[in-house]
Amino acid sequence: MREFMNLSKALADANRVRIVLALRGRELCGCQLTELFGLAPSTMSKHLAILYQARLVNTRKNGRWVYYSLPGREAPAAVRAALQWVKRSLGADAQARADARRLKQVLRMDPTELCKRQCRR
Amino acid sequence: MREFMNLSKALADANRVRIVLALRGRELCGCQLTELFGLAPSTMSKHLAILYQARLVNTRKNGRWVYYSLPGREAPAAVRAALQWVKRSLGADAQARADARRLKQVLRMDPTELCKRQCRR
DNA sequence: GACATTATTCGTTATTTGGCGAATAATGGA
DNA sequence: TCCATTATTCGCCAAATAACGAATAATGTC
Repeated sequence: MREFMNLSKALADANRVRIVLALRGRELCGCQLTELFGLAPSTMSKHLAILYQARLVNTRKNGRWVYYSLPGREAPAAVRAALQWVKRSLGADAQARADARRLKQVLRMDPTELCKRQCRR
Repeated sequence: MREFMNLSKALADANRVRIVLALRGRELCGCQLTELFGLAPSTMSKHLAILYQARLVNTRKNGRWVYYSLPGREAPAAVRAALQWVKRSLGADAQARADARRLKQVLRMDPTELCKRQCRR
């Protein structure tokens, strides 16, 4: 029950659900996610920590960057079931589509440009 | 997205998840659920309203009683997916089993006896 | 070593949430 | 009609949550 509640609470926030959807099929580093959703870095970090604690995302550290991705077959059954629920329910969601479009722009950005945007805040 | 968030927020509380699990295969009236979980009637009413708003439970009014049950095939796909997620993840959950045992006692209670217990609070 | 960049932790604030009791409906029986 | 019972609504309080900025770590570059 505790594990399930960790999952359901992690998915009870729209920003965290959007993060999960943005990670479909690719990994993204924290600064890209921060840029994508326009949140403060500290806020994004907290959301990612909650998702990580629920095992809904994996992390891979590479230099200064931490890359986040969705777990695959190796994940516990409960986690896989939760991710399936999200993907199936929101596969064609309008918000998710808009995020995907915006993500394309973010991915095209020069790292330096991205940094500048962060520093503006 | 809004509909999904209604569902995930409704399932982000342990008491509401337990209510859903208790309703597997039967309908229960509000006072039985109140007795089962030992919550104040007003608290239970609020939980049930949240579940109802998310379409996770149906209601049937009969005299003074309101009976709650899980929707079946007629429910929207998102609702069915959410219920499946709960049932599959927690089908054998320890807390759910304990609730089921306690529910047997509640169902054996005389309605009058049940009332007395309520009035004690 | 000094600096820039990414990420996290901490402290604060505003909002949401869950809980209760009192008051109010609504219904059925004496 | 009066009362008991079930359920809901309302107001209140405490706890949890989401957000931010400032401070701190960690890492790579000059």
